[in-house]
Amino acid sequence: MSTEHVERREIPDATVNRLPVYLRVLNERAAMGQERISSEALAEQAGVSSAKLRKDLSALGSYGVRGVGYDIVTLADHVAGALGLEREWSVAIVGMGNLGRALTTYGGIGVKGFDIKWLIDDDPRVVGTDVGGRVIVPFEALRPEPGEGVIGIIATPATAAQQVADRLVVAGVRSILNFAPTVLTVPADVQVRGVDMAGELQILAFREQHSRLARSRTTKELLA
Amino acid sequence: MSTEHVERREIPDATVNRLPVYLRVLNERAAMGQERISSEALAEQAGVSSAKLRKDLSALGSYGVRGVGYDIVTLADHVAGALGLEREWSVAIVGMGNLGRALTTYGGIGVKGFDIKWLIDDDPRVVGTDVGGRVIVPFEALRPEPGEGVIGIIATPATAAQQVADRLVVAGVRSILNFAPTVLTVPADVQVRGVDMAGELQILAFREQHSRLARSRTTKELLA
DNA sequence: GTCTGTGAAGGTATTCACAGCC
DNA sequence: GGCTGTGAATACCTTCACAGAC
Repeated sequence: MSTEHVERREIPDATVNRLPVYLRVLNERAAMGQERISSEALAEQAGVSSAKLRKDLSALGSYGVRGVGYDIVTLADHVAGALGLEREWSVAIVGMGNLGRALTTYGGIGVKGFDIKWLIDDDPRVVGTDVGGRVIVPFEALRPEPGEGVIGIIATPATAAQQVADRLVVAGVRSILNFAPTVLTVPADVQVRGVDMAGELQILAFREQHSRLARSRTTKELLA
Repeated sequence: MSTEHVERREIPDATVNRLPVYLRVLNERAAMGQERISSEALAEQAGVSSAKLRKDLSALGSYGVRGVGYDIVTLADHVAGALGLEREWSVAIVGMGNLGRALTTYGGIGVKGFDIKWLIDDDPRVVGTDVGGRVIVPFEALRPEPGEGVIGIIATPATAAQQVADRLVVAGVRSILNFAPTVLTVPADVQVRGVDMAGELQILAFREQHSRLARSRTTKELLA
């Protein structure tokens, strides 16, 4: 914590997209009790080249020690700080079907920095029931406090997605993660990221087809 | 169908990543009975610039008509063909918890070109039970035929993911979509794409924090 | 006149390779 | 000696602007 530095470099988009992977690896290693890691080892784990990793990290500042490597906890703090995880973000999941339930109980979201604050569904049969120890509320209950950072997750069928997006925007949400297979139209000051599962399959199919599997030596996961 | 052309241009990675979005919009419009569309309108719907869209499409070949636009059905066929969706791909979903069930019943995957052929779980309590009209089988049942293209989806907890990946590789799967929040290690001829929900939230948090919301005029969804 | 297809220009990201510091 | 941080070189992607086809 306490990144009271100047923090004045523009972090490139491509770098931002990779920071979560680095953070995950760092947290895993920290949990294992490891204290230091080299750019080579961290890059290997994250599935990128070590040069790319060092370039990425140097955009946040100079937190490594030459000849030694990076202190895992320190680096994890700085990466988390750069991502804006010092403040707490509230998450509203809209659509409490299988997918919404899965996202709620799934370990990936209730992670440091994010608080699943609202589970929303308008079906009166599920409102009031429990999912993972949280109560499902109707849309009207989504009333962020002034200044509260809210991320809305759309887990409804495609047919309802645009309408949900509109209501999220009206409620003041400026960041949306869309799991429905539709393109959303929102005002320019609202950002949308879409997770398109069919698209992911199609991209895999393309690559296997063209056996464009020329990849890093021992291939690791890659994002985007 | 019948893309017996030469089809000899290298399609850039960035383009491949966008083709699924175009295909989705084209299919939506085709379902609405629309016959033609301009690069401007298609780009608007897909959330990209029209120049980018035309460059992307021209990498597949020259399927538009100057002064007129694109024939929606023809173009959709060619995009699908480029993505390798002429042949049928088999999908195996491993892990039949909430997430696996959601992915199975979710409309996004049982789409043209993909056949959810195996629902896999090793918990004897769920093996034999039904999800969306399909029976859950144990891992041993995953026996692809020679030449069959299989995509494995990992929907297990993070702790089991690497082990599942290993077993998929042994079974001959060369394309994996990983929903577990872990980095997987696989041989170089196996490709992995990871859907990292925590990562998506973190990227949204970063962008809202830095209000890097300078975007296209009427912003649409953007992938990656 | 309209709208696609595409060279050329401009911008971003990645890789290389080594200087700088422990 | 070892490993980070970074300019320089390269590769890739996007935007511009217009020639070419209808």
